[in-house]
Amino acid sequence: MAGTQAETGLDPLDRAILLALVEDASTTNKALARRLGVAESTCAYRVRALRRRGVIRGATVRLDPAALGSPVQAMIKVRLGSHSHEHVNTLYDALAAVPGALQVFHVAGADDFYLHVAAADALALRDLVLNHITTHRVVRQTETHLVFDHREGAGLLPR
Amino acid sequence: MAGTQAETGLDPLDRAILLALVEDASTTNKALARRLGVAESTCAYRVRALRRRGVIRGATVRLDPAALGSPVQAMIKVRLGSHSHEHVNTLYDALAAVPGALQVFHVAGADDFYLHVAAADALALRDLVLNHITTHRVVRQTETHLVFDHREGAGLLPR
DNA sequence: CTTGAAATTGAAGCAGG
DNA sequence: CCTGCTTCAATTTCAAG
Repeated sequence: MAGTQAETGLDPLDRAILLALVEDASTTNKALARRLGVAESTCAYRVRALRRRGVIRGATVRLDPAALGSPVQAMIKVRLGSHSHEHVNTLYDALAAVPGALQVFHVAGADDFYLHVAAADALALRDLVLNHITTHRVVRQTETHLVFDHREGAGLLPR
Repeated sequence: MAGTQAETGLDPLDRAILLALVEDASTTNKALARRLGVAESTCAYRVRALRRRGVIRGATVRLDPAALGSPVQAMIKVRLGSHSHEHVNTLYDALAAVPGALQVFHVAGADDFYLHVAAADALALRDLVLNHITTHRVVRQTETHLVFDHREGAGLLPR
């Protein structure tokens, strides 16, 4: 079974802490401790341990792309002509640096990269592809799919 | 031009705050104010305003899927047989609820959904597809692509 | 919108169980 | 590994520029 305590070293308290922090990372340690029924110092100790062990990699704020002027999202499949290690890594870096790039997936299959982007409108999306992706010689083909909607999933802390 | 102050109502201070909080949401308000050269109360006021206006949707912790026992990631393309509003919405909900589902994209094109998942190993991935995706009658076809690597992009707050 | 100072609240350190 | 207590630091509030 995946994600058990034996395999991950996470007990139910750790999981409850992670669940709460994924939902709202700005929960105070005090509130967290009270909700989970442990001492504040215990709760703080656990959170620090989770960070130290690398389970928690950091904290971010979730932004609304539309509120930032980019209400249009797309998934752009990028196919390469050459798959030399150097070409792949160079393009990977270039894709991650594209203005409006939200995430980049390096995947197996006919397409090499999936680039999730946000842009102001369809025209800006076209310009993004023409100015930052197809300009790379190693790119053989791109395919842009409009993203109607995007959700977070249940994640790895079921229950 | 996308993302200008006129269009988004965000001045340079707002952008600097967002940039800092995206990088590390656990930055204290005090440190943030000092770094940006404004009063603590001003900084706190701006952050509250950004939350109220919906630019900041919330805060989360970044977890390491591998540390949670799921080092294998995949992108699963899901194609439907019927595209009635009801079928699409029902499946959307079902995909988001799949254990290990990190994100779901509802996209335009031949494939209807891209499901980004994490699993313990290849076998768990197979079981995930067979038990939670192809079991839905409306699913006509799936295509699972291993995710070699996954990065965050430059985002919407260019320098 | 911004500010500084007061008042409240939360976090960190530590010795003991 | 967990806890309560003390000390220290951060956040919130607010009247005023």
